Amino acid sequence: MQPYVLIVEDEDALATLLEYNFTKEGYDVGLAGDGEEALLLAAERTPDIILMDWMLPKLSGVEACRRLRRREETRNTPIIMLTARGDETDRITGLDYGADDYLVKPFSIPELFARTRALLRRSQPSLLEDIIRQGDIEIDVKAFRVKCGDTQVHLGPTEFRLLDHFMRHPGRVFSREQLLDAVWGRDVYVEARTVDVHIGRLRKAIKKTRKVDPIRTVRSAGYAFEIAA
Amino acid sequence: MQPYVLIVEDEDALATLLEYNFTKEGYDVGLAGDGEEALLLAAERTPDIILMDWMLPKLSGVEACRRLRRREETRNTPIIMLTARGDETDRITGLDYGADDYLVKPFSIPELFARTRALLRRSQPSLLEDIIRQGDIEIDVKAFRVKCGDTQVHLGPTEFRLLDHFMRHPGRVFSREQLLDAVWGRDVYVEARTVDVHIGRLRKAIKKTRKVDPIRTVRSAGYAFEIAA
DNA sequence: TAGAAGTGTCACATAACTGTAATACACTTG
DNA sequence: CAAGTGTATTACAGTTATGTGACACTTCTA
Repeated sequence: MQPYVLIVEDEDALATLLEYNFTKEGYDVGLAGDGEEALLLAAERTPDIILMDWMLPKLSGVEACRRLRRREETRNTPIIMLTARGDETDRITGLDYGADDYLVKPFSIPELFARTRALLRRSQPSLLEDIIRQGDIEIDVKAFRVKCGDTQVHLGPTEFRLLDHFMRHPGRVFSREQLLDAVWGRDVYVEARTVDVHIGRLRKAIKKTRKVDPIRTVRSAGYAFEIAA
Repeated sequence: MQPYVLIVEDEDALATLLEYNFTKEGYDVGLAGDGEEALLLAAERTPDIILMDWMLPKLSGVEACRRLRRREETRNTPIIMLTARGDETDRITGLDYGADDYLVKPFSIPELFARTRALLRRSQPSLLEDIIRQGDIEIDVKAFRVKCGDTQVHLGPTEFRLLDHFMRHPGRVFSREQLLDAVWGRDVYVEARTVDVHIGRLRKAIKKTRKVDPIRTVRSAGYAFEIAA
């Protein structure tokens, strides 16, 4: 749904400033105060992008960077380094150790946004799309609308998020647990069977204007979204 | 209609910064990295205004300027030169070769906006028209007037700003928090539910002369303005 | 300065959505 | 085909979000 940005910054004032701005811009924000915490948080939920301070307590930004690159899940996660010094040496070191971009403090928030978007566009274009289309089904995330062909379809919030998630990963099979994580949220306790019910509701809503069901049930595995070929 | 601004700037950071700000301000933005690209883009779609860096690869700003002036479509298009040097010589040369204004880097974004608006007002006043129309609803921002069809509608200040905001972003869903930010102001502490009340008041005022409600409630997300399709 | 207009909150009614459990159905396998 | 396992569907009760009128308070306006 929303891009998840992990902000690793030990300076409190800057951290809250960033958190405020990114939240407002529509990102999910995770905050870590040092390198170790960053690794933990990143393991818990893989970020879509990481902003990392160069100087960090416990584990420097560069080192954290290196370790993130060693992990499968974060190997290709874009990282932007925030550095106080501006000299060429740092730049090269930072980019060498796996950062994708860097910004020298003090930087402007709009510029940070611009770079963030640029990197996200490269790594996960679908996260920035406002309109996602699969076959004749189309959702507009900003407007919260769903269309099947030319007909508007009304969905409840959960069904909307569910469809959104499916359409961003067409063809892939998700277990009920994965769907709960992605659509309901990590720390929500809900029966796995509840997913079935919402899948049913989503199907029913779509069926009104579309004959073929785009959701495939994979017995004993989960569900997948696919437009019939 | 949004004004189309062509930004010609080879320095990436500045280019993204400008793109970001102009887009946010409601302009259509075209980006060119050098003089040649600028000429191509300008030929493709005639800009309403051009921001051009003085120093450019391939084709200097001054030269690009001259060539633009030779073309019929861009003969009267306002051009703002962005220059790093501030000396009188450059200024005169720049203006001689057809720039309408110039700014010395570093400049402030608001000032750039001000000059842009000034030039646009001179060349294409209609683009800055303070009348916004969506379907049969029309508001005159300067005069604080709202019309539904031919009937005047009276709105309180808050409802007016609310409608203004909605009509500038038709179709898009805004959360209560976003609306508070945009309509009430950043540092005003007001209950989120107060938005509901004002939405209600706005609806009631519009309903007097219009049967269909142009404001869509999106449960658990916020409100959106849209003229029924 | 009185009256009008506008503002922000609250309380309550209502509508929309959720999660669960029960039941019916489908598929697999021996 | 019968048992066993997994999924679809339905009904429902609980929960949450929204619509609205009332009201006290502030800010204009004549």
